Amino acid sequence: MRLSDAIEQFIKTMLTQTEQEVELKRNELAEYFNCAPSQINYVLATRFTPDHGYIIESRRGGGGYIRIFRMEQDTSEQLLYLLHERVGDSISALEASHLIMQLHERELVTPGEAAIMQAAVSPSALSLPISTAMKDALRAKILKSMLLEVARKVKQ
Amino acid sequence: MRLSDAIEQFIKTMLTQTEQEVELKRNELAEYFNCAPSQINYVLATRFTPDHGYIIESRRGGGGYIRIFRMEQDTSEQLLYLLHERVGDSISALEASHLIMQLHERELVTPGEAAIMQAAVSPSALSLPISTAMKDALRAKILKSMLLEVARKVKQ
DNA sequence: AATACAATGGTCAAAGATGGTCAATGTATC
DNA sequence: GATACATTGACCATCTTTGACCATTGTATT
Repeated sequence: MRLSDAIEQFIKTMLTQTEQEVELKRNELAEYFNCAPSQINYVLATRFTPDHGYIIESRRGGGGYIRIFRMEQDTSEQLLYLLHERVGDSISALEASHLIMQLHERELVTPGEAAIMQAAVSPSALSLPISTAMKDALRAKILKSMLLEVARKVKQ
Repeated sequence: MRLSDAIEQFIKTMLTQTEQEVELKRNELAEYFNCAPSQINYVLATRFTPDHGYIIESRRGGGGYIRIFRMEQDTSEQLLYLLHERVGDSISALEASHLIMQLHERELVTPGEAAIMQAAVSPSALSLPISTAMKDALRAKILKSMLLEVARKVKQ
């Protein structure tokens, strides 16, 4: 069996029905599997992305860690759809606004959160001397970043 | 748990709703935690700055001390200050992050709202091929836009 | 008063402890 | 053999902890 598959299984075993979050130390895990620490990053990058329904959070330095959160299935599907099909690499102000309204309607965010999201991607927030295309690309990045955060909260 | 986190918690426990000020002896605290005295300075410098909403006052020599005050400002005053003095036309990622944390600590925003705000101004959300100065300016716009939304809600 | 000494706290650079990135290389699959 | 996937290692970034040396203030001695 491939090393990467073994590491993937190991992590997924820790993420059970009840445990939707796991914290690990990169170096410890690497030592346990007797591989390069960067191998852990490879596994995370190829099997624990938002696309797969996971959110990663980490911290360097003494007492550093890597935390993996598993998104709820229906939530993750909804958000992945939003992330890929509707946001993509570029999104207009109007489309973004509609999308945020729908998040609210589906109760994935509170009214207050929706209002803040609207404010963050509003035309006035992004009034810069750049092309509309650049703005749409920027808006997509900001929106996706916020959506990932929403996803992280929903599972908790 | 990290030493620095433990010391941070220790101090924050002393700063309760009623106790907005605490006085401590650097050497005593260091001995209590069995660490280098300068570790106390590190904690203060990274977790009790004005950005975090604290003011430090200290005195050397015999009977020396370190006093920590938690800033207390009324809501509208606070938001105007944040909007104009602290954000301005440009703000770094770190400063923005501290500001949002403070909003959360003062309960002007919910944890979910704070997380979304953090996501909106995070380095990854603004990873564009533009200069740092441009990013800081953009971040300021986005943050101010969101703060206006928060202020609108608080007033109601 | 002036001086010495003790008692504090402050600074800063180095070392330690983690995790991240990326390009080179190896391996399996078509 | 070409292509995609896996593995490694060198180098980088960030956060924490410590220690040597410095600055300030209070107190005891002259």
